[in-house]
Amino acid sequence: WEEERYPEGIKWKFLEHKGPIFAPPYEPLPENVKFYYDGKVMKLSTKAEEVATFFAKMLDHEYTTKEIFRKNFFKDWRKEMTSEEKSTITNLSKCDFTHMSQYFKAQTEARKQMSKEEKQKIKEENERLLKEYGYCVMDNHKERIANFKIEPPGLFRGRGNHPKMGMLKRRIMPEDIIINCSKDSKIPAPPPGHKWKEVRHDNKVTWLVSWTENIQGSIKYIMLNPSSRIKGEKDWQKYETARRLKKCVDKIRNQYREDWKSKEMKVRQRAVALYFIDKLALRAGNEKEEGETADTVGCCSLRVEHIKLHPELDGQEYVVEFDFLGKDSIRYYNKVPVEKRVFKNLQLFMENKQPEDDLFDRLNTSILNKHLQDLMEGLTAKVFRTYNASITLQQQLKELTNPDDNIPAKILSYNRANRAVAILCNHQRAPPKTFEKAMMNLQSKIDAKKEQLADARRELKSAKADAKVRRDEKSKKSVESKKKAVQRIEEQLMKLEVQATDREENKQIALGTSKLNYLDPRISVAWCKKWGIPIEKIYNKTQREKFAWAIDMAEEDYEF
DNA sequence: CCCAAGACTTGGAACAATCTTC
DNA sequence: GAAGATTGTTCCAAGTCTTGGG
Repeated sequence: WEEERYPEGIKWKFLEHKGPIFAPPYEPLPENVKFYYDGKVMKLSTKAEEVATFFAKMLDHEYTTKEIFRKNFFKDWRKEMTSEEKSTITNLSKCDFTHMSQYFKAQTEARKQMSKEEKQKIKEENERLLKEYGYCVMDNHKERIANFKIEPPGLFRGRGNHPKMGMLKRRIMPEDIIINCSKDSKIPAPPPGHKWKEVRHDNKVTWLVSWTENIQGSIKYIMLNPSSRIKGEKDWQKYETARRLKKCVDKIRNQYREDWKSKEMKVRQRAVALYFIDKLALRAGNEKEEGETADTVGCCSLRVEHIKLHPELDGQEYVVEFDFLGKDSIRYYNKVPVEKRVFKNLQLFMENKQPEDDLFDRLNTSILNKHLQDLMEGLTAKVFRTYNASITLQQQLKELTNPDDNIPAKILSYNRANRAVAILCNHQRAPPKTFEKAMMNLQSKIDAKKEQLADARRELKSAKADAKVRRDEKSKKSVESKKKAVQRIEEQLMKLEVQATDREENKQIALGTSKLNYLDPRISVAWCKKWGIPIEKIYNKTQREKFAWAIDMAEEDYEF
């Protein structure tokens, strides 16, 4: 896909697609499924019923017990009610959705119990839709579209403590949709009886369809799949920028260390923030509108209350204790020894401030990024995350890979290197619900395997003894086969043990995000080539499609 | 310069498909 | 061949950074 270069800002010359798929229309509940208000059956209007089903479907979720969720939901629900409904239904606590909820559970169950043929039919229908709407033509290529289905209406579920949780996410209609395609393409037809909000031909952007969502008022897009030329090329560029940073990172580090001593407060704050971004892989931390989203922060938006200074802690000097909620309300907790100058600066920044005051009051992401732009073209805060993630992977792979290991052990090393990056980037997950049980199962498997091994060894021993006495071909052969059996079981045991270690270490760590977004895939491809590891062991099908450019490009000796 | 809008990347969880085990 | 475990896919929210207009 590296055929022609477009002039600055032009993303394509030809773009043709079929438009989006809309959410299926609401199907009213059967007559026998009842809603109760204050203990009495109540028949709801279609619109009110639809919104009620959104709530009923979430009844088992903790969300529906939360004050804010209930308040937001009830407010938006009432907007959909008829005036009679509005005057009757005045208290959410008197609403009984359990019958509706049971009905949906039964439906889910029924779907699971469907016959093979029925399931096959649904699958075929999905494939047909994918074939028709899932692809577009961009310039000379047929490309997969990422999200060609419009999000269905429902209740908004923010993450963490979101002030808007429970609000009604309205149904998107063709009249909300902006279509983007080229003039000379076949323009997608709106559903019968409808029209698009707008059809435009903007080849300076990559999206095919957009609409404005009603919760935050932000724009949503339909774009291409990661396997597409346009995404792949951008991804490649991202890593090339990070590699350019590698060349000048020492200089930049020296620079910000100098700046810790600056007379100007703004420069000092910038230098300390950059130190954190570099050392701890923190995100930039843009300002957010208060009350519109969950209260989370990144580096530039850290507040005094998010750090504690310890002149000495556990035998270490100048320790900064971080405790804040980052993106997606994931907690960042870390105790980091820092250089004395950084520590002194932090003390200075915190002087005469309230806990809720900004730590870096003279700094924001735009100031920081402008500075970075001067240090290196294309440099922004997030490049440090990419750079540090990728360089860490490369180092860790070098350090951890043992040439004598077999393939499973080498893959464990790979996962450990990946894990080091995930820890750096603070990619956490909730421990899987079945984690403990799965762990125990695996342990009993290991125990069983150990016993099997002991048995096999005993048998080998007696076969050897037997062979010594008999000295015939048959017993010799028996020894050989017993030896092989022992070896095989040893290998199986080792594999299980490796698996157990890997899983235990991975309990609360999410590897996916770093693998997909931060690690230069060429490092992994080169590592696979070097050690003869099949690429499928590292990347599944989707990942191989996304990283096709890297698999194509990288040789064994690739250096990030 | 500031701000809001816009475009695009990054994020964990839910859900679905597939594999393993009994 | 059903149930449970595991892996892959989809979903859509939540960030980053750029752009354009005052």
